[in-house]
Amino acid sequence: MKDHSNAIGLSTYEHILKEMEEKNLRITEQRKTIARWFADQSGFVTPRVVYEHMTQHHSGLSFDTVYRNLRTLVSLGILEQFERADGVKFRLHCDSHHAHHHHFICTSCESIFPLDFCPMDTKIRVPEHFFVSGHRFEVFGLCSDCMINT
Amino acid sequence: MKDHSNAIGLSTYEHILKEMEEKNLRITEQRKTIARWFADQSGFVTPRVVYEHMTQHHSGLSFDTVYRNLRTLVSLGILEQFERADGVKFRLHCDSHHAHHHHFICTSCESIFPLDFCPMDTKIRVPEHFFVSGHRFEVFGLCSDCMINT
DNA sequence: CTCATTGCAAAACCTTTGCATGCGC
DNA sequence: GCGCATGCAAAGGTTTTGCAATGAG
Repeated sequence: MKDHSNAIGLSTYEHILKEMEEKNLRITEQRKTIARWFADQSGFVTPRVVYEHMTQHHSGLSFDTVYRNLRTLVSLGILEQFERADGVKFRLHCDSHHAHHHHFICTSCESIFPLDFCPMDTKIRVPEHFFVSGHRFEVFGLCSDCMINT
Repeated sequence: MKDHSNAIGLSTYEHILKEMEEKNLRITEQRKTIARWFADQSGFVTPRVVYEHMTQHHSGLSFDTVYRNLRTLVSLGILEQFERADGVKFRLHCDSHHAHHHHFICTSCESIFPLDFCPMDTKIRVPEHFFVSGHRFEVFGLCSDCMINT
């Protein structure tokens, strides 16, 4: 259970709906459920998990509806997509998406925490004459909660 | 075409076979072909590409043989597995696998180049009381060859 | 000869697509 | 009512599994 209001006083859930509206998406019951679900998650989730949750609220829900919505929400920048060893996963786009940053990822609960360190800010030697267009930096380990509960 | 002999004077191909032998794997024709193929690649390859190459040398080759061997070779540390946006890919394990290092990956030809920089060597601030067990750092861009040919 | 490895076939997934129906606006 | 979203069904692709046959050591 996590939900923090933002500057304008909207809950995360309301914020997502507002973004959908601004992008001219129709606010269907299914999308409300998706929004409510992601607003409440602190970690990554697979399409399967999303489906299993949603199916509790919408009998006869089809898998392609889940996939289509995940794709749509990613392309609108509302969700983020990650390629992990055990498959594709999704997560609410980081609140602080204005500032470039990286993540600490707990290997136990899969919660993620922003880092205020970027390796590219330091002197890094890249082979001569190479053009750098992007980078990826992730730190894995145990968050304080998981260190205690094991 | 790349193949550099190592300290003991073995070609990359011979080196792979030697590793297989040491791990008590049987040297089948199929595995020779796989070894020859990976010794000759500078980038990532998908299981499909491996299959398509091998099928030229072994009529009736089955896809599961490719998968089984890829898995085996990864678990023996001969190959490395990467999760990328367009699927799972494989590559010969870096020669310099004794020294910890990261990669520069060309987004055009997918060749990879070792970097002698590790962000964890610098002072990076991780949230208090977190235990760090691993990290991932990759730089993307264009290698000098691809910058010229475009 | 023995047992790891292969080929074959089938199954289990995951993801995408086309089309008629339904629902948000 | 119009048009986007959904449900349904089916297909395409990837990866895994069981089992009998084969070939390396």
